[in-house]
Amino acid sequence: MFIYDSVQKTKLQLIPIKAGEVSIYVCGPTVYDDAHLGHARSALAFDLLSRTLKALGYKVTMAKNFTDIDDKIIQKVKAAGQSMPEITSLYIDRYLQEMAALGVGRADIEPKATQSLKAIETMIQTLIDKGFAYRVSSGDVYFDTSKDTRYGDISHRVNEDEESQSRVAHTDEKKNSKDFALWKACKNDEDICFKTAFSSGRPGWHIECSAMIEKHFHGTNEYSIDIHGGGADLLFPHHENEAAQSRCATGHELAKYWMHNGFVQIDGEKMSKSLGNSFFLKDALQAYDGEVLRYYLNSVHYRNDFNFNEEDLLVAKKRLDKLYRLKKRVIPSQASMPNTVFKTALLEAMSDDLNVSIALSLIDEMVTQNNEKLDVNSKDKELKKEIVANIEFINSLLGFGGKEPFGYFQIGINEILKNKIEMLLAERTEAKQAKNFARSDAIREELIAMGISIMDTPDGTVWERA
RNA sequence: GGAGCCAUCGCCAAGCGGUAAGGCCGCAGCCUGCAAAGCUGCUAUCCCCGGUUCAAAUCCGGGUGGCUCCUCCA
Repeated sequence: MFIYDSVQKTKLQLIPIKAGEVSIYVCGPTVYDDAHLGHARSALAFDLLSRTLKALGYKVTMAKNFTDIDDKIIQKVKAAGQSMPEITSLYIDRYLQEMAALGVGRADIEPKATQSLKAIETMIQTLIDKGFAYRVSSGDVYFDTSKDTRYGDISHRVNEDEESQSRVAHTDEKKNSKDFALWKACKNDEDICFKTAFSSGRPGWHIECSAMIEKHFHGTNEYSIDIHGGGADLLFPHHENEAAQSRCATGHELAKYWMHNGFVQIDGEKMSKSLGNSFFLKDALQAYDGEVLRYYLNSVHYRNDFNFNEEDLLVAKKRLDKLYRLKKRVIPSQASMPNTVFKTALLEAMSDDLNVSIALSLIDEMVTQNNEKLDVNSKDKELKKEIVANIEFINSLLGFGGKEPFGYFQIGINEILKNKIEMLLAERTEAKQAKNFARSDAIREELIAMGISIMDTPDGTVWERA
């Protein structure tokens, strides 16, 4: 398996710190709002990584956190008049539900900041004791970036004296402009506070991930985990800070490899709350099938930016449709073994830093070749079994193609409509047999107007939702 | 102001020094009562200018254009 390491900026062979096992930690969402397409893309990218590693025989342990203490959440609590647990559990549930609709598997460990306070406090105290962190009069605790000689190694940010250029407002009590809060003391009674030795308050954003990783993973004296993942925007400052805290607290590096996924853009611009162009996953799932969305969002390499657009989504659907039409032709057959050449090639493509484009092209070729074979001999039982097995393998590796194919083409059609379609088709078949083509074509027109396309096959007429 | 990423057929998108994958669209054909579906065939020298090399879309330098990070962010 080769993966692109965004710290070394090169593709590297994955050599896990424990042979045969891979530990992954991915930064999850801050749960104060609904998930958008960007969250989906990140989740999908690392889901693909996990599936590929498992297919290669690795034992994968994946952790994805929920940040459930945060300024934004506190704002929402005040505005909505609900408790913090009410708000966070609502969005966690929705997140998990929507990701499930995209076929994203659950992480093995799903830590929450609120459940990790002991680990957070311990790590901060360690940093204070070792002299890497300092408490100011307000009770806030900052990390002293000047004490970490390797600060900047992750994001390759040079130690420029950017005081004048920095857009960050400086707190007077900070020793260095880059120092960041490990702990924020309560400013007034309304704040959500947790008691610690240094002050009553709440953790900073960056410390959560470091503490959770130390709590749940026990790596080696070199690294805590194999792979740390997240969106490209987290590289700095979030991951830089995580790495610094962990390095200084534990004496070893946080992760052996760092992977970052590209953004989802809308009309060529990053999708973000501040730009007001967020596309919520729940709205996307309202309009499109989860499996199609999955196929589409995964169809561009995870490191590239992804420009979301409906036209391309429909192209993705067409490609998925082709796989399901092949499945229709072979469906009642039981799976035998997938074609070795196909399976090997598919795994090889995914092993190369998740080269999905190659994988999808291999699938398209497999579909075309087997359609051709079935055109020649539609009763080849062994071939059909192999095709079923191929599709099952695709489903396990890439997470699509698992549905019952006739049902796939009828998503969103209710029973009443279905009955009407069946009646019209029966009438059309009669008309056709009576050579009454005017009538049969009229029925076809009527169905097309209903959004139904039909196709005559040797086994009778089948229909699809257009 | 600083740092980085990207630029391949009408559109999406692989390629990681050895002579341009795949999909959509389009055209021609097979199949079909006609369609649809399926199949076959056809369609790019890689933003511009230099350089390195026997050989460059791929490496280096300089432009131009787009995006991102330096503030919460997937």
